[in-house]
Amino acid sequence: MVKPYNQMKQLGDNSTEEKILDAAKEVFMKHGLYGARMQDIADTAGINKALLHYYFRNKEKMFDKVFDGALAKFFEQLDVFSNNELSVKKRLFIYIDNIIEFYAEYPQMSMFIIKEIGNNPEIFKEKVHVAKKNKTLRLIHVLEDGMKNGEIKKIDSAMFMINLQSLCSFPFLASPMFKYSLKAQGKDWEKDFNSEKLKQSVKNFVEFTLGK
Amino acid sequence: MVKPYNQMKQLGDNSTEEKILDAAKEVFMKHGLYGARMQDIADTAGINKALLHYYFRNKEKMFDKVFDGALAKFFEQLDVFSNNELSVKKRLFIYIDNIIEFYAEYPQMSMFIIKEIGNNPEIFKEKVHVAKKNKTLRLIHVLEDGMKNGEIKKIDSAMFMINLQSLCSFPFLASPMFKYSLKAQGKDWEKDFNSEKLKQSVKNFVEFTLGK
DNA sequence: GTCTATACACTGATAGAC
DNA sequence: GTCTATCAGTGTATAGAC
Repeated sequence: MVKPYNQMKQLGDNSTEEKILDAAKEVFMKHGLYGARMQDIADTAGINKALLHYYFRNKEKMFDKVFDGALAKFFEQLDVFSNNELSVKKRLFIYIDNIIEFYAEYPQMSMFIIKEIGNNPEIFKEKVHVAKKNKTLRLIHVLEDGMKNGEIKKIDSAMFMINLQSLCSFPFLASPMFKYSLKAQGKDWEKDFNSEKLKQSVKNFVEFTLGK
Repeated sequence: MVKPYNQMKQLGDNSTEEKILDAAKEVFMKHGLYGARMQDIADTAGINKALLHYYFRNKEKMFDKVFDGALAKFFEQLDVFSNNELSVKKRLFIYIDNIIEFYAEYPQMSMFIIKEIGNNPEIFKEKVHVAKKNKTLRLIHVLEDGMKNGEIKKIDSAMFMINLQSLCSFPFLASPMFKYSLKAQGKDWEKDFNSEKLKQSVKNFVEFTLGK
């Protein structure tokens, strides 16, 4: 605070706390709570290990901060379904655009969330409960209303949701695998895959499944 | 070997080595090489920690055994594409049946493989190279041949493969998440999802995408 | 606020009795 | 082959100087 100069640090606008959180996000997403190392986080943030404990008492509290942030952003994407002025399909298209851009920015987020949910179901249960209260996340209810008033075809709404999530998140999650398996078949991931192509592909799936 | 009795062990037909490998598979799949604990593996196998080192020198060698087995089973599913006597679509349908049954049995396998590939790209590169040599994995080439002779519609083969993999593996990988997000919306994962439903759903996608 | 030094628990690995 | 005991290395966390 009282430092008159700013040597050795390239990012003067980032506070130490923010740098730590960014580093923690990166490392926790890669290795999870269990596998992440405090030294790794400190190195990534470019600061000392002891400072981690100064800002966030201990490892678990630091992890909670990161996990809460990730989960909040994840649920935020579902807000669009509360907008009853748009058609069901329009809302789905907006959701597809948003969630794919979200995953493009945080490719490991879905794996991170899935993994930590699997390790700690009780914690997630409670957090979902809060998110549900505040945001009324209801993809499935929107679909079922749309089926009742004939706006879309009659489908298995749960399976549709599962398919939709699969198409949108898996490519980012599995990119290291696709990179190599495409290369082995004479294709190039960086060339053959991008977010816009994926968006179009998922929208085709929606059009086909829900009807014109 | 010279033990005349078999107290305390419920599975007499399983050798210690197999019990360790089963336990190791379970723990490594959950936590990865990094996060897995030898004590955890020993407890799961119901034996002592020292025995792990007796059978498999060290942690990494044990992990390699598990990872190699997983990868081999994974690539095995691609064999069907080498059978040129079947139509493209028939081969795809068989693949879908097989890979979904495979994931149903090893739900965490795809996450395990993806994660470890991400952590150790060089190792995977080499293993894929071997698998490629022995098994001629060519989903994409099969598709492109089918397009040339008019058997299927002209499509983006790389994106099709990505979509297909997404639909088949993500539901198993993300089941902890789906379990809670479905429950929050008044649905029940155990009731609304099963392998047969998923197979049909993916086949519908294939029919739609490749044409009748 | 940030660092160094260090306490203390845990983890992978080995030695040696049986 | 399987166990107990134990070591060296690493990990989280804290104390204290600046």
